[in-house]
Amino acid sequence: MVKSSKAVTAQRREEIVDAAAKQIKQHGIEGVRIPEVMREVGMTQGGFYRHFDSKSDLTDTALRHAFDVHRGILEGISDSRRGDHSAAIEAFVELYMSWADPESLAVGCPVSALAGDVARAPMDASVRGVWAQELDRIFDVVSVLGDADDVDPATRAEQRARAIAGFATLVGASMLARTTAGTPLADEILTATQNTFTTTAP
Amino acid sequence: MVKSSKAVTAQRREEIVDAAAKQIKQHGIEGVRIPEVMREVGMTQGGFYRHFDSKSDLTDTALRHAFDVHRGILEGISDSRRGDHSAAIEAFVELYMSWADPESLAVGCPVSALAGDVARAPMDASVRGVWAQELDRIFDVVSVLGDADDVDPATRAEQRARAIAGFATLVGASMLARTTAGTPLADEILTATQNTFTTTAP
DNA sequence: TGTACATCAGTGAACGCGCGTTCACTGATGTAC
DNA sequence: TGTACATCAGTGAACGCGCGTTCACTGATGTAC
Repeated sequence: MVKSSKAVTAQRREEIVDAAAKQIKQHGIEGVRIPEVMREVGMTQGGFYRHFDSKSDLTDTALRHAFDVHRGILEGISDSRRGDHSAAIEAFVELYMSWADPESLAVGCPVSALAGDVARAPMDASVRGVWAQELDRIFDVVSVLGDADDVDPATRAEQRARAIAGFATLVGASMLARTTAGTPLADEILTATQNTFTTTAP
Repeated sequence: MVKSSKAVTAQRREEIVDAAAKQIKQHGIEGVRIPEVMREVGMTQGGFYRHFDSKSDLTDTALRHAFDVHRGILEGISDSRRGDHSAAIEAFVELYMSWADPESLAVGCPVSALAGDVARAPMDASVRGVWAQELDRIFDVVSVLGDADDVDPATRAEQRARAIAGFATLVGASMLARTTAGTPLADEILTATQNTFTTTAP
């Protein structure tokens, strides 16, 4: 088979993006390898450029996809605790903490997996635009986690500020625990952080 | 000049480590380039292996050096506020926040610069051993920031837990601000995080 | 103190390797009639 | 509905590039006498 039908081609593209999204969270933005991605979907590297203009075209797309998947998880939490913001936040914190080991890189949050890479990306790199937009959407989703539709603007603004600060803590703690996995420090970090969440809650 | 004296050679080694420490924080653990490091100290890449066994020998050494420098800064804060833990912590938070932009990568904290890389390093990579040891020392220093010598063990343990949780927040916020530099999100992240530090303080 | 010689820091070219990307080619797909 | 042909997804080999590392060589340094 040398040329595939349009349906098969579109599906192949999805598979490439899926594979790249897994690799980008596991190995970083620069760590994605086109030959490896193509091998994973059963193709040769030459075919890559029928689907994407360049490697950064792929990594931008893969990053968006990773955020889409992650937002889907958050919205699942939100839907199942509708009407109880605190409970939804609590469930989110618990889930996030469960990803605080290196084995969860590929399944966990793209923010903790890739913040270090984006932080050092050139200011004019396209990944920064994608990232800022997606992170803003994540903050929005976390802000209203479990909320019903009738939250007033003042509360919403306050919740957003709290969501951002709390999210930063989760990202930091999760990353530090990953760096120290297998040592006593990892547990110490998670325990110390957990306590700030449980004691800060009203 | 083909062979240098022992004194010159030792100084050259220091220069190489200095240059690598700057590069490792700027470009990441994998982002250090031996030809670039050697060019920066005015040598050719061939001479590198008279000083180090391998690239990871250099990056481990450079990481240790970066932590040494950072600890020196923290101890400076500690000494100048001896006897006032809260004031020292406050000064530390302020300093840390001042590094929350991509331009400060090379001068700022090695933890926020490199946590993402170490998180995905193989479990048997030597960098993990260096990192865990150095991070533990940082936690120790931050725990007793500004303390006099006579802090009782219970208070010390409590301070360490608070230091770790607070440090995780600073790392997360600093990294997220760096990823969104030049967008309104960066300020939003820093402001939201600052507030948790000022309102949490007793 | 002088001399002969071994050591070894540094040079510069070369190596193999994996990468991102290109390209001539193939042949099934999809379209025009 | 059938046929002729243009399109284009995918192959597989090739490209230039920068990397980490090696190596033969140089000649000043440091040491033994």
